[in-house]
Amino acid sequence: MYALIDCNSFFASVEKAFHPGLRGKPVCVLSSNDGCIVALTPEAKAAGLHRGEPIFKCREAVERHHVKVFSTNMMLYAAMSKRVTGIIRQSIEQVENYSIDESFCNLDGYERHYDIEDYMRQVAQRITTWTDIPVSVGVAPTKTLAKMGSKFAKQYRGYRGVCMIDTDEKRRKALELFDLADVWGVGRRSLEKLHSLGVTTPLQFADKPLPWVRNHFSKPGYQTWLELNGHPCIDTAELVSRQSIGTSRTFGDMVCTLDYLKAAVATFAASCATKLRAQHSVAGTVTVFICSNPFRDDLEQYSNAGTALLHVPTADTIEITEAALGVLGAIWNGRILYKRAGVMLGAISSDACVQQKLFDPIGNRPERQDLSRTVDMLNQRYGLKTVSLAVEGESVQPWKVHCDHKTPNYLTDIREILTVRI
DNA sequence: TCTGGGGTCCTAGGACCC
DNA sequence: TCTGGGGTCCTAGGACCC
Repeated sequence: MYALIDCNSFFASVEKAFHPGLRGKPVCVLSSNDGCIVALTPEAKAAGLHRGEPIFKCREAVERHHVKVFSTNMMLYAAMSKRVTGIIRQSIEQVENYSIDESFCNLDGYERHYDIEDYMRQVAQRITTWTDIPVSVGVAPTKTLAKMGSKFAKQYRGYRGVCMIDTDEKRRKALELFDLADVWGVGRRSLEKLHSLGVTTPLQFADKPLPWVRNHFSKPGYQTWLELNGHPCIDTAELVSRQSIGTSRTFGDMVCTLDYLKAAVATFAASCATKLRAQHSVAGTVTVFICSNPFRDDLEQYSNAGTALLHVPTADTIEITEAALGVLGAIWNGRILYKRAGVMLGAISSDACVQQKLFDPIGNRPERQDLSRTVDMLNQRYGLKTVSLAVEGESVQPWKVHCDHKTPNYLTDIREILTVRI
């Protein structure tokens, strides 16, 4: 059996944990640049807000229902996520952190020593007691069914946090009641296709014969079908290192000058390089893209991208930034107001063995690696951007994202630690 | 006025090999 | 005149996830 432990409205719950006055109140968390709603509490949903909605379109509901709005603070959420998974790992041996707010647990063998439902309920209660984050748990023979279970557990209080789908009868009942659109692996396109084939519930899909499934779907659809029928086949084993690394942002204000665009692209390139070094990899390509604001049909539209090959695969901030700025120079068009840009690294491999070039323009690579390592250490110890390239520019620039409602980094920065008055 | 960011996997088709 | 068969690798685009 698998258990899926899912944190309810995770980002919003973290904010509530640090703002106890908000218990029972509507809370939502915005995307980067304070653009769209990305997380919201049931109270905020009841106030008529929806995930994905641009906040400026629902100002009225926000004011009328006194919804508390927060900017996103990923450092804080990541630190809290670590606490939650730490607690899970104390009770369960095989835990996979599937995402920042979800963990799969392999419960093989636990049935011999524990009542699984009780056991998982204890884990859930411990998480909520120690972190103030409410969680929902689904337990089932496959991951797809476990995810369904966790949604039922979230929806109906009667489950007291844990929904077990451990008999065929419960499985069929769950498949009958569950919303097809919410099945893990069924996206917008597959939903349309299933509807056009006359399938409207997960149960109808699960009951289709194998040849029908193979005829209409390829591997992903087939796997979902197997999982819904209780045959585990989806492997979500954690990836040790990423195959591509990117940093991109929608700008706070639109920019047109090349210097600001350079500063943005250099900042993104440095961020990519830092992530790359953290996973002990090197990259072989650097891609840069820039684009105008697609929502402004009164302005000239433009978007372009370009890729540079690195002579020797590298994780060096200076080299990667130089390559990125070279691409920017080639794709930049001076007539445009830009709203978004990004840098992506590809052809990623381990830094343990890198093919060298006989005529390498970088004379002393080990020395440059020491430099990067030192910069990383300084930035880790004294805060982000303690040391950076001059081309990244000053801290206040028009392209920097808006985040007007950001909670301090209570868990990761000693200068921002929570003050409690008694 | 204001509209997110970061990933993975799968497949089909083209280029190329013998 | 008649023009094969069996592979691999790479890439772009689609679909999906959080």
